[in-house]
Amino acid sequence: MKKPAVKPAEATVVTHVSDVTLRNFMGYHMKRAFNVVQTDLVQTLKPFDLRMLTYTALVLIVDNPGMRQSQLADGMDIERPNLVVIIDELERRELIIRERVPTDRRAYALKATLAGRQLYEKAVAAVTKHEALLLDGIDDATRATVIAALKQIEKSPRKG
Amino acid sequence: MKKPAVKPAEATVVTHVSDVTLRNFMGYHMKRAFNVVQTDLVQTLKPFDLRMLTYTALVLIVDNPGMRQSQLADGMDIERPNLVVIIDELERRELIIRERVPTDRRAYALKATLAGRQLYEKAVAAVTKHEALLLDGIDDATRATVIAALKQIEKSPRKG
DNA sequence: GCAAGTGAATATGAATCATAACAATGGTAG
DNA sequence: CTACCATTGTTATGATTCATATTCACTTGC
Repeated sequence: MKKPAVKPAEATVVTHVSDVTLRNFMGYHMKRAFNVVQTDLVQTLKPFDLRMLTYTALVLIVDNPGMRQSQLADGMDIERPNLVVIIDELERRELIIRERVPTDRRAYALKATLAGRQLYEKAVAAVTKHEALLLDGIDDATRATVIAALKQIEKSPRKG
Repeated sequence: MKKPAVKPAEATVVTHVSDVTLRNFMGYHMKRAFNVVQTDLVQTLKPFDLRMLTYTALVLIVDNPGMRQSQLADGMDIERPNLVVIIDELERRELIIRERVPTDRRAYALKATLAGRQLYEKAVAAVTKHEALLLDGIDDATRATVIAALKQIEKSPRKG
């Protein structure tokens, strides 16, 4: 079974960079598209002084009051030590608090403060608005298809 | 216009982490799915001693013989200084060569060696195979739809 | 009560990415 | 031809993200 074999341009001067081979991979498309989304997200969050990780942590804490740090690390797919600095920052800014769990004095129950919930509301609204612009030309049926496909990839065997 | 407002679980003990708010964002799905793809890619490339960046660089150089480092950096969406170490590594392993351009002695023409082209063939075949497994349950029409949507997001205004 | 396991923190290192500054070369305005 | 500026690749440096190993406090199982 012979491959179509990408025909390289003659070894003269490259005028336009070809990525035909990489374009055969879904992963390449995902990375490029996500780069755009992420760049936009970073810009969107900048006014709130949030980065992607602090934003994600804040949202999950607001949605899951009382959760433990290890649960949050699991949910964010990062290691526990890396979460510490994120929680530190959110706590220093008084957006969340670490509350001792009486039944297990090793653990902290993470809870958002009023300021945290207010920032959450503003940030989520901003991100929602920006993403709407980014997905402007894509109809709802297509969006649903894409999300379903991405979910399926995410659930693929070799996850955690 | 009242939002449906995520109802947070009572501030007792969190049993299951809810990411309902984040699930409203396409970017969140993209990141999670891409994490899976990337993890698989890293594993797939490990036997060839390639990382995502060295793999991408090798593929682009094989497909575009004679290209300049600045062109490659542009194509990979990374800064020129960061490309240097990648090219250094590929050259040290004799997968590519830096060839002086007679007409512009500032620049290098990047070319793959025979060993580079052979590794390219093996690596691309392996990645193709692994991605096929990852996309197993997704039919061709859906794949095409997803790729078209990702391309559209990628081409979105605020690119570079 | 003691051993083993768990939650969190600290220290440390690797990998990726950005910026500033530089040397060498090329292009161009005068 | 010269002076100036842009470009190519490089070095040095720092920020961010992520992983591992270790330690400490505490809980749980025997």
